[in-house]
Amino acid sequence: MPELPEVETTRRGLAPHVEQHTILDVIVRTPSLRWPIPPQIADITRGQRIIALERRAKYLIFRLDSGNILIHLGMSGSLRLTDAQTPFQKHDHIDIVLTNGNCLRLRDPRRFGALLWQEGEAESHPLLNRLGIEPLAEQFDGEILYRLSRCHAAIKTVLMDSHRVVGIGNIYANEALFHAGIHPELPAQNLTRHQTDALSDAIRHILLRAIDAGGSSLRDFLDGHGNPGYFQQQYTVYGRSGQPCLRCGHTIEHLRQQQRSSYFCPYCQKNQRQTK
DNA sequence: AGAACCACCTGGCAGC
DNA sequence: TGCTGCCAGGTGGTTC
Repeated sequence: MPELPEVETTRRGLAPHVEQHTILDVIVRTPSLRWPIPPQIADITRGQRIIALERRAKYLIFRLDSGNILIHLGMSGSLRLTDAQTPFQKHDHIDIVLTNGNCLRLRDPRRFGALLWQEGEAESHPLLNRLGIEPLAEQFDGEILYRLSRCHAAIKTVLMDSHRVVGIGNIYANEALFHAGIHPELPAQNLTRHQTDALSDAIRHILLRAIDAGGSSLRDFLDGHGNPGYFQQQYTVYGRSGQPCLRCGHTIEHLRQQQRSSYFCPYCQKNQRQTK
């Protein structure tokens, strides 16, 4: 599930239970997810205090005394609070056990996630130091998005390119384009400044609303059982092909871009390839 | 340099 | 019931 709002919801749910606490052990049951788990991760981090739990793009950053544990949840990962006595289940790959009895358990059926170690500054990690702008940063606005959009690629592709803007996955790219009334195949360089204003507003609005909705399920993190507690968002276009547009009633259509599903309303988002 | 495609992996579901 | 094939929220690396 994890797009930016889910990762941020996870961060907010976990932070009060891990910050200022000390790592007792790291138990690695699966030696490699997307990349190998650093073999010495337990020895390196044991006894270190978690100074802060932060987020950059979709990476969770556990800032320790001497470096950082970076966790990416991939397509199917979740990180939940439990205790070390709770039996692990299938796909529970890694436990971060704290001296206060809490245990952070990383579950990831598809194993597209990652756990990495970076000494010193987290941002110096090669996977982090070329990331684009945070869409919830104050500087993110229509002008920046306009500049990032000066290329031939489709606007949806640009939104999902983490070297330009981070954190916008397939679902929220679809939703934001619908709300801004922009066809997903429109070449990015064709967007007007007016459209990038509308689109940056839509992105910010949708992400913030999703984070608010995710916050309501935080109790599930504390219970430590059942589902991870990601909210079930009611999407406006995503996954609704064949159904009526909630704004105008026209039938939502589906297409594939970059091997990913796009959904759009042919009436509300009719500005397809307008200058070609 | 930029864009398109592939790869990684498991689970769930539709269709037969 | 059980098999097959397809689809899924990400993203770095390869190829063109």
